[in-house]
Amino acid sequence: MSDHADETNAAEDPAAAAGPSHAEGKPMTDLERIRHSAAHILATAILRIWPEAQFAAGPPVENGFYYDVDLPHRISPADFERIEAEMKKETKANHPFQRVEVSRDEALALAENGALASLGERPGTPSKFKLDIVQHIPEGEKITLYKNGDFTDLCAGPHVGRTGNVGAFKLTHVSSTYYKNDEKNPQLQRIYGTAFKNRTQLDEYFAMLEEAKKRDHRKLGKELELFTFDEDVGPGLPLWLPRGTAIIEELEKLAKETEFAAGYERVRTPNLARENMYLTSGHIPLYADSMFPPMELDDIKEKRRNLTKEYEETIRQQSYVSVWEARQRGIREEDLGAYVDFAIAHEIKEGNPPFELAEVLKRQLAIHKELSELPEPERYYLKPMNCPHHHKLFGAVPRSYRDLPLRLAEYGFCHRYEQSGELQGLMRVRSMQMNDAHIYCSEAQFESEFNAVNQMYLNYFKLFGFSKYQMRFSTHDPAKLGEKFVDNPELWKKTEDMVRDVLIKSGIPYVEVPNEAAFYGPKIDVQVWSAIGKEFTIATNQVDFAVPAKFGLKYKTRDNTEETPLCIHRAPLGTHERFIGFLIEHYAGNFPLWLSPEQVRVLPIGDEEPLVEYAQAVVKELRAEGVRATLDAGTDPIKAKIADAEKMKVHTMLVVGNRDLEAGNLSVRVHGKGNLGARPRGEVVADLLVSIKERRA
RNA sequence: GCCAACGUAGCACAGUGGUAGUGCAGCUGAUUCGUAAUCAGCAGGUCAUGGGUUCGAAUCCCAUCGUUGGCUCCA
Repeated sequence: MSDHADETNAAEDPAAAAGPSHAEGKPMTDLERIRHSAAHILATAILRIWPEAQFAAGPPVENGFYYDVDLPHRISPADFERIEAEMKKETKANHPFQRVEVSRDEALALAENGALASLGERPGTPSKFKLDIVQHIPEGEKITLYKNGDFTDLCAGPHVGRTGNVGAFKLTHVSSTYYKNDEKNPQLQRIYGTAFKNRTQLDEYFAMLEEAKKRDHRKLGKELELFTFDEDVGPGLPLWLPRGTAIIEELEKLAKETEFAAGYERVRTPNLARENMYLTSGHIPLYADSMFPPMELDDIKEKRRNLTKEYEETIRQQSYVSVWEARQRGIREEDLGAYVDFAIAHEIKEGNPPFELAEVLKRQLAIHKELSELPEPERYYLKPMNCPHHHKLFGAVPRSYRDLPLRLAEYGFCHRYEQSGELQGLMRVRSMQMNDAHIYCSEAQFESEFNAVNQMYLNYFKLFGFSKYQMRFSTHDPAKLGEKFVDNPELWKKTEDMVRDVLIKSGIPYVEVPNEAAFYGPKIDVQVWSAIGKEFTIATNQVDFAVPAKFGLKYKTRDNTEETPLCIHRAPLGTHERFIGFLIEHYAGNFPLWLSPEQVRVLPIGDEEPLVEYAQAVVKELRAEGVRATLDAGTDPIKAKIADAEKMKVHTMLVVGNRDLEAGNLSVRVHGKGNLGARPRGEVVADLLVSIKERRA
């Protein structure tokens, strides 16, 4: 079943091809077999409750399985208990999974009789999706059914031996999907669940999910007062609180230092630009769906509106006059419409309209002329990317090969109109600050520039301790040239070959995915995995062979000819929004000292004057060195002050009591490590400064 | 954008047709303390918004906005 479905999908749908491994002919793992079998058991259970259910595909997926079902009843989590009880009966019964090979005709006949993904024949109601799937199985390929108890499904398998081998399962959520992911197809309910060999593993999985919830950047962001969203500001538009801003500024400092050392130059550009620039860049034809609608500067808006209204009025009058005219000529009522359309066209053509109509038409013509002569309103768009602005900067000064590679860097603010359903905390937002830079270089320089960028990623990953990452090399789909990708097949091929060569030579592990390139060229997305196994595309590195030419960018070569530069778009730290979202989950909010929003909090034991003065002096000294240090001068007992600081995950707490005051010490307590004991003030301060400077983990 | 669920004080939650509650945070006062929570008092809500049903709505219905989980899309 699902496997056939996936195979038919795979040819036209890259997402399916990139999906579960079995779709690419790799054998299923044991766990995948269990989950795939659980999908059949789910279908069995649903059919016992709703015999009219029609099933489409039910593969194992990363954390479980699903089955897509068409059913008038809307399944909700409230139904899960009932369905699970039926599933339990099926696993208790411990039916064998029987594989049956059938001919194409037999499979078609069964599907026609409604006997596929079914508990038996359902005369008059064919198994419509299974029928479609059978019809798409390539000629010559074996067609198999799998049966468990009364349930028979079209399925390539494999399965576990008996239903009882699915040791533990649980339904998790319902969502919707289109059959074969195509919105022209019927919408199906997708029932998700997970399954394991035994109860212990299932419990462990849910315990892991609970842990993951505690690390969720949305939860921690709220608790640690890093950022907030506000309905009045708008969805997907994060507001950075001071603590979150501290992290942003540390990252910018890191990027600026790194890029400066690597020969980048910093630039600044505004957040919007005129329509014309985005027509040139190709954003409006190819990327407009992801852009905020334009702002129109229109000082003759009133005039335009009035003229338009008047124009519409003449159209009404015109048909009114024509109808009157037609009646005069005795045209039958039912033919009026056709006559009027014809007559107007004819009489205008003949240059001989009746007087009243002539007047109306004359006026209409005049208004039309006036309208068309009005200047178009000026349109400004919020920038979705920094590249066009940077191209303008490249073009602002005559360039020679001596200027290349020219690396223009900017932490630019970009705005993209992401679909409302896509927004997710900081991970998908509509306003983002990008660690952007554009490297303009010659073809000969491409390889070394590209490798230098890759090296920069790897250094960052080491600094943050990202151990699991992968490069995704995204290429274009020739079928979508001119629609999703700039229409220049030769350059696509040339550039993609060039990038592939460099990737292979550099030895960095990568996977290639078709149809996911940027509209202007192939790209390499860098995927990283958080400590709890969540995967994100965090950084990107794209080659642009198209847009510099559209902007007419040129440089003088050594032999005094003109060349168009290549452009590498790169953002190793991605956007602040997603990167910090990821860091929050990666560190579970326990940031290393250098990134910590509140690096040091000094906690006097009590509020006696000399103690507080000592504490204040320590804070002042640290702040003078740029350390984010604060003082808790309240009257709470020290235990309460510590609890407060620990709750906010303050990195280092410096407890000062009379003992410390007398000895000139600071008692150091580090979040997550507890009390580390008292040491001389100077030593403690020096250590803090070194740790921050070296960005120690 | 589509499907579904959800929206009660700053936060976490209780309240399913009959007077809006609890804990933490906040404020005020007392407490002067050595490594994760001292005590007491006070204040805080148009129950997301707008309509409807009802004698009566946080509770039932509709719409809108937002959030969450998926689909599609992406840094």
